[in-house]
Amino acid sequence: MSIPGKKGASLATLKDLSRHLGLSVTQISRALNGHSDVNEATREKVMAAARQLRYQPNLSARKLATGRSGTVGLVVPAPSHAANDALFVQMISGLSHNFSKLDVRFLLHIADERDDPVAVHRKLVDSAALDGFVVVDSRVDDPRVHFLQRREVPFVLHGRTLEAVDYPYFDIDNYAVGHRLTKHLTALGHRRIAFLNGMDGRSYSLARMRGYADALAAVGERFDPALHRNGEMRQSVGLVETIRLMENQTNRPTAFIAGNSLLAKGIYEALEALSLSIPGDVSVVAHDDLLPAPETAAMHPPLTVTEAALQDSWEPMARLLVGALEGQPLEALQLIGDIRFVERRSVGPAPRG
Amino acid sequence: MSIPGKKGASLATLKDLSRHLGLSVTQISRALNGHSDVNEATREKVMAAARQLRYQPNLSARKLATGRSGTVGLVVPAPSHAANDALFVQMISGLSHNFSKLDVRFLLHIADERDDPVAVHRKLVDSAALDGFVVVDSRVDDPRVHFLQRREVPFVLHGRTLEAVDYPYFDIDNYAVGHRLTKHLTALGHRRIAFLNGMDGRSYSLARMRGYADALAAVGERFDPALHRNGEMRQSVGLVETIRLMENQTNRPTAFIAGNSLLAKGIYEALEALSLSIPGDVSVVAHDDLLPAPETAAMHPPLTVTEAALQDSWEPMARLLVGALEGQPLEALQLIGDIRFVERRSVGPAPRG
DNA sequence: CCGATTATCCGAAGCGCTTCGGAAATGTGC
DNA sequence: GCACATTTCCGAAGCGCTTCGGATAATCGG
Repeated sequence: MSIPGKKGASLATLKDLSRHLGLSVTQISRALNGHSDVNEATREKVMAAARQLRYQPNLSARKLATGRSGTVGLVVPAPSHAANDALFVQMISGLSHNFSKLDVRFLLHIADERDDPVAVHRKLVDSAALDGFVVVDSRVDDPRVHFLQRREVPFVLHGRTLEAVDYPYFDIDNYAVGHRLTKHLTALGHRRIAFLNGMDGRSYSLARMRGYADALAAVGERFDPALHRNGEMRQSVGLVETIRLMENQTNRPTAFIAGNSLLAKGIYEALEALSLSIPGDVSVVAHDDLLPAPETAAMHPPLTVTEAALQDSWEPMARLLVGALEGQPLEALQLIGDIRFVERRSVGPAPRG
Repeated sequence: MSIPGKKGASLATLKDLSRHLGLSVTQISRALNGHSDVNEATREKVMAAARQLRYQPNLSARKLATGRSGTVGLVVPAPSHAANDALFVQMISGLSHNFSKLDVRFLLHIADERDDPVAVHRKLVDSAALDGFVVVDSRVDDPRVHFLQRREVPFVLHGRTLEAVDYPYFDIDNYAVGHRLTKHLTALGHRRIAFLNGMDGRSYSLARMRGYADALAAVGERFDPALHRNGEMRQSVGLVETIRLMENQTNRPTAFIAGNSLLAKGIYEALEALSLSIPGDVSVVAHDDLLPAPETAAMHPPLTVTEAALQDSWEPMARLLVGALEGQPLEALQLIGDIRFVERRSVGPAPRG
């Protein structure tokens, strides 16, 4: 491939523009970057010449001068299971697309399961390649967040680690999700309510569990660890956990809450296999991330859910990170997305014990 | 997020090491980069200090000095259909993972359908952010390739555009795929052989078609455009195209070749729906990329295929691109992966007309 | 008409790295 | 002991950009 270093049509630089226009490099730079002390007429000329010569600033040079490279990164493991592929694709596409709309480049690092996420971030930070990070799948006490905060590297978190936080994030009110779904069931008399929650240690799982526990407490019901399960949110998990929970003949749950629609699908499948009807024998509700499949409205019976499109996270995530890079105040960088409660046909009154 | 530009624990630079060791910056740089004119003892000391101070070269600075940033890019559209998600995830993961093993960063740009791929590449090239590109889904006359060649930007292509090419690529022998599968069928007396091929304009589709046409010609059969279809390689496409092809009562194909296993699945489904048996009434063969699903060995009947794991492309792709960046000779940068012919139970002799 | 403000502009330095050309120190042969 | 080669080191320049501080010219008030 050609002689290394010898570029074919070498790129236009500020110096080229300077020569071309008989202006100093300084003034060209200031003109292009919208500084105030440059005559409007010359700015026009500079802009025109820049377009004509196809000038693009050299990002490495700019990075060196300003400390900002215009590139952000995401470090994620590959999807653990094919069922999560769609989610992964949506996330990657959403982020890449929205960053490029903001003229920011998006660096993706698919991490090995084995290696320490903090080490990967550190390496990227130390090589000064990135201005900031997107952090997803947040943990209740997330080491990546600690690291980035300590090093004062901008980032935006998908989720939150605790209640009071001092970094940019986009999240939905997961406490409300857990609370709302539970309350909907308790209002109809349900007391033994199983909750197939998300992965252990994830902040959204914890928040939802708290909402669930508090809504139970409100009707005098104690949180029963035997009815709460953490795990991957896949259909097969919903299937086996439901069967396990229904095994117990003496004190079966009368209702299920699913962390997402895939789990709910598994619950439906299990109940069907056990010849239990929804909502006659068992009620089911779920949170729906509005992934392409499965569609909760098309299930039999249609599933009652709280819904919030995960897909809608990526635009704000990109916007918030760029805001952070631009030094916007923290208040403007913390966003909570809406959730909607959609009542359908999967819930009935608790059967009489 | 903090005062922009003011880094918390600011990174170690060559100057720091220089001060620390009482050596010139030059010598530190040469020591770290393995140049010959540095005493082994001092090199040791430098290495040790670098480790201790957690020195990481500033890639932007290096880029400015050498023209190489250690970052490569991929521009792709988002998967057009959920059926392709798995493939997409495999590709992205495989590339990212293999590049990071080679200590190269991987920039992903999910392109909008609407915007011109060449323009996107141009912008990335002009901003001097990338050393080279991975180019996938190659076309018979690929504008991206033309652009990159003209600008002398290193790249590696997945596939080939023509027979005689002068750039790095990884490909499989798609001509052989088409030829082998067809010949297997003609040897058993089949003459009316339908081919559900990949997307129009893709180089692999063309190569396979040529192999198919030549193998037909070898038994005196003319290529019949009515029996050859280009399209997306999805199950539903296989289904409808098969039904359409079998509609023609007078001159039905006695065998099908599928571009991949998804298409084959659709063919199976259609033939089953039409109450046609495999291989009694119709024979089927396919090329199998060994995607996680569907498994051609587990189909009923097990499918005769040529197989080549797409998954195995990404390691060589990464290696070849890095080789190109390092200026290795072209001969070392063109690789053709193996294909295996696996005979199973989906083919029988042509039924007597 | 003059000193002071304002609008435009520019030179030079510096970001962290590599590399060219040469300098200093060490070793070699006779 | 000297001319020479070899080994090991260093200063300075430069990659393309931003920015600080100051320069120049135009404008203004009185």
